Amino acid sequence: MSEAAATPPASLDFIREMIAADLAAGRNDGKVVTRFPPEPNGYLHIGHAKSICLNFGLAQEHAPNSRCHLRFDDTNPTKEEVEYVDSIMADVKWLGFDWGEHLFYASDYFEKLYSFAEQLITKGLAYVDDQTHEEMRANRGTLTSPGTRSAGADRSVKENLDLFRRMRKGEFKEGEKVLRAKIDMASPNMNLRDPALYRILHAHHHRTGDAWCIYPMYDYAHPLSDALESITHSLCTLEFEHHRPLYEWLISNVDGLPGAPYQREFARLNLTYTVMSKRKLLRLVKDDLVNGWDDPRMPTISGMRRRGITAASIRSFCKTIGLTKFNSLTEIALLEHSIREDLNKISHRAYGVLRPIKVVITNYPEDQVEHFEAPNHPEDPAAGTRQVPLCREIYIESDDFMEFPSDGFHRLKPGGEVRLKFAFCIICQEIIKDEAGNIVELRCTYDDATRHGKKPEGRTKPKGIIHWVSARHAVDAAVRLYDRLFTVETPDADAGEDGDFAQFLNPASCETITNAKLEPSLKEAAPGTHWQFERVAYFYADPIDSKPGAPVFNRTVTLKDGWVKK
RNA sequence: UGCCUCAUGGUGUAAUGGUAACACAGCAGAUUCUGAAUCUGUUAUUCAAGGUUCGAAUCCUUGUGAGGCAACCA
Repeated sequence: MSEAAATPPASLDFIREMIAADLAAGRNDGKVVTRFPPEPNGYLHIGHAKSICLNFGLAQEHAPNSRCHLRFDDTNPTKEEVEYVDSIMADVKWLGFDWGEHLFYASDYFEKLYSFAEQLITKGLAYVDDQTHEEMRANRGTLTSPGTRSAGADRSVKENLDLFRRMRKGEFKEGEKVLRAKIDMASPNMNLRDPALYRILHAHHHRTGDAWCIYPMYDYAHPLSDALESITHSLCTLEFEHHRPLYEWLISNVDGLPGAPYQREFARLNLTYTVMSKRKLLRLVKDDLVNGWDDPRMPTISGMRRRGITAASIRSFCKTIGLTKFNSLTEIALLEHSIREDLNKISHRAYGVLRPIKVVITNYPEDQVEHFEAPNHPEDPAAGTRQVPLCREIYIESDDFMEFPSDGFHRLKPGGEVRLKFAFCIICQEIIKDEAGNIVELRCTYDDATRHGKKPEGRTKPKGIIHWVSARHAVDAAVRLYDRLFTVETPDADAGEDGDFAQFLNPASCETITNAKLEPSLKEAAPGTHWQFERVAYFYADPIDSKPGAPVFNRTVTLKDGWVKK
């Protein structure tokens, strides 16, 4: 864990201020106990990372008296799978956080939660309702008119208890009965209009198997699970704001709870050119619009990891975006900045030509090979150097040559001179084209006096410095160029209520280049390593598709391009 | 035609009644064997109208705009 991640931001956000006030007032024995409570019904995404960094970050900031629990909110067996449990744990760990002993499942509390429900029934605060789903909805009222209480609400405690026990025994079909809290059918907050606490689900649960056929609702299970774990601060996103009174109702009406947590809400992350809801991400996966949850174009943690984005840059991004109640839309550029900042520090440099044109250095001896020493990192001598071979024929990037150069273009052009980085300067003498008029080869001459950055007296230094790969030594490799998944900033909003966000999928979001020419040292690039192909982009040796001696590279993010074509 | 929450440059945030600041993006320059990085400079901000106050981004009122709420989802 980096030190940076454990350091709170310079100025406190509203959550940290509240916690500081609690600490100052001596509440909770000076402890901060948080939790990250995903439902295992999908893969974690960058939005979850915000919550993970907050909750685990808080525990780190208040170490050693504090902790953060990982709790699976597995109260709906129809949507949850073990695959998701496993991926969530892997992602949280990869992000650099550790729940230690504190791994929990809401399903571990089913028995306790059940007894709390009997307690509420006994107190006259909950009842079994046998209205149909439709009747319940109709009787709940609307946003502007109060609801009406079901006749069943007047049943005796004894009768309710009996019915609830029979629900548990499996005497009823799904939808036949539901346990409801008795609160206020006229509340302006719809969540308080006798919310459902338990429903019947004859479903197999990934952990409890067939032990239960009634399952607690989120609104019921969540506050009580928090309390059972002695959570002090239950932090969630804004859409749960109206659930807070219900959360508090449960905490204050259930006796025998070890803790008294409170809930606070913050704005979820929205990123341009991205969709974030699990439902939509699931759709992308199920409809094969992407290659699975870990497709490098996905905003999932696993997708970002596979793209080559580091955990450190995700953490640093989460720090930059801050924490407020404002419903913001963060530019993807902010994320890219965090990624480049980290990758610039850790990536070794190498030469890779994505779209090659052949250059023949006509005055270079046919059978000669020489090696040039190149530093692996321009700002870190400790990274060492490597030898890059060169011979008479090389490849350069086709973008680095313009037959009819635009203003300000200072790479290779007819009659013009550029430096081959770390080698020498060449001058373009001739363009060879095929019958269709496509440029197939460039004939250049080199100047021996310009080796190793030298500039002969009286000569102007060429502004252009380009990368190159020796043709005889080049390694052919597959390189995937990833771009944003969507063509519009807000695919959700642009699609509207009935529209389909998938219409905005970027058809060019993944381009695979099979014949990129790489310098030979890249042949042995270990899967899972980060590289900067100089002047091109940051790349990641794909940990799954790379084979020994045949790496496959994913473009993580391009380098900033300060040259605006005139 | 309800209730709740929110509103600071293009974007994200800070300023907690006392000089509106930081980062990203943009632009300009320096530097550079990466048109990168680095460094310097720079453009641009308090939703509106009233009120309280010596003084308001901050407190109050009203308005406007945005988001959320009527699963036996979480």
